[in-house]
Amino acid sequence: MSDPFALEAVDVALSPMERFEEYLKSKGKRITQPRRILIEHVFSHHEHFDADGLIDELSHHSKGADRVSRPTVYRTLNELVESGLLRKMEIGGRAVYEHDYGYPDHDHLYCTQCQNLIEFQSAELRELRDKVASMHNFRATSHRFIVNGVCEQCQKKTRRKKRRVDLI
Amino acid sequence: MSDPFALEAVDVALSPMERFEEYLKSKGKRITQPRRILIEHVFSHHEHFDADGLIDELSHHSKGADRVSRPTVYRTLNELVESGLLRKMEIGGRAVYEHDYGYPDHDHLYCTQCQNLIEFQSAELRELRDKVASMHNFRATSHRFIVNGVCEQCQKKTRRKKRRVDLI
DNA sequence: ATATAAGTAGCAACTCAGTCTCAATAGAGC
DNA sequence: GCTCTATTGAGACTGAGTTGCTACTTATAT
Ligand SMILES: [Mn+2]
Ligand SMILES: [Mn+2]
Ligand SMILES: [Zn+2]
Ligand SMILES: [Zn+2]
Repeated sequence: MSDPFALEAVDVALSPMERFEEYLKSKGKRITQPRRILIEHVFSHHEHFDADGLIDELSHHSKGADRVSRPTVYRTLNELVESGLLRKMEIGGRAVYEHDYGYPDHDHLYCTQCQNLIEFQSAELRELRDKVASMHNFRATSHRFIVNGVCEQCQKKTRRKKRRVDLI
Repeated sequence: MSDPFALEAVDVALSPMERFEEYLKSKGKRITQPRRILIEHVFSHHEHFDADGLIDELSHHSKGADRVSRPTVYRTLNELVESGLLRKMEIGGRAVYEHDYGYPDHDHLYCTQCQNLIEFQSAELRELRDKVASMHNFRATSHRFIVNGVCEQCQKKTRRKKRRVDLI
């Protein structure tokens, strides 16, 4: 059941919280309760998530002390991207976030049926990118590569459905 | 002054208008004046454009006969994508369109300073994509690869500015 | 050509993600 | 603790894109 393609975390000197505090100080910003709550929540596990999910978890249903408002969720997400802790990508017109700090560079296969993002690493892709960039005297700083299609499970489901229909 | 990397058009049997008419008929849809105006306008030259630009050109400033309303611009853009005439991509949270029918597959370098999109073709990229997909038993149907960075002209501009500052 | 049926255009109202304003609050440093 | 300033949260706002509705086209059949 274990995923043979799962990516391994990268060793980093500072915890995400510590890195964020460093960033905030460098900008004359303050280490506040809402920022602490949000970063704690976000870095408790690796996954792809959006602002809406965080708002649900931290703003609506959450009561009392660990509550963070909608504007603050958005503001803090921007800071986390700005500070290099999170990476942002746009999928289907909506912003999706994931860990950047402490997590290896990778790209994604996007299943258009189940909306799952499958991660993969490719050194070749990076080389190709840099080659193309240098051919155009372009100074590349980052990239987004998303392959759209249908994942293994969804292919199986579809085939099963088809077979069932064929019987009629 | 001519771009050595410029992509060449692909030969196609039907004009975009004819292909669109074919698509519309197959869907029981009608060949209306607004749809004709819009597709005529869009396929008069190859460039990257957004809904807002079209609305400006066809809805606001345009008067009388060749006017198309905002909802119809959006509706028709969706049909053009659906029919395979246009390709849609999201850049910086907004939808950008370009010719798909009669134009070769390619990807983009995106200059974050002047917002220019530079096109390039790479057979290797396609191979790499299919290789990765098959490794994950993923059925790839399309992809979006955008390299962010700074284009040649913008690098020159920045260097000039830097030099000027150094003199102070 | 005329009638008829169905799809479509345009308007205005709406949705949804994300941002902004501003008064009240809470960090940081002394 | 006191002061100064950044930040929060509520709600208003924005901008891209969509939708409900009615009047109008378009396609097709007399
Ligand atoms: Mn990922
Ligand atoms: Mn292009
Ligand atoms: Zn799937
Ligand atoms: Zn540029």
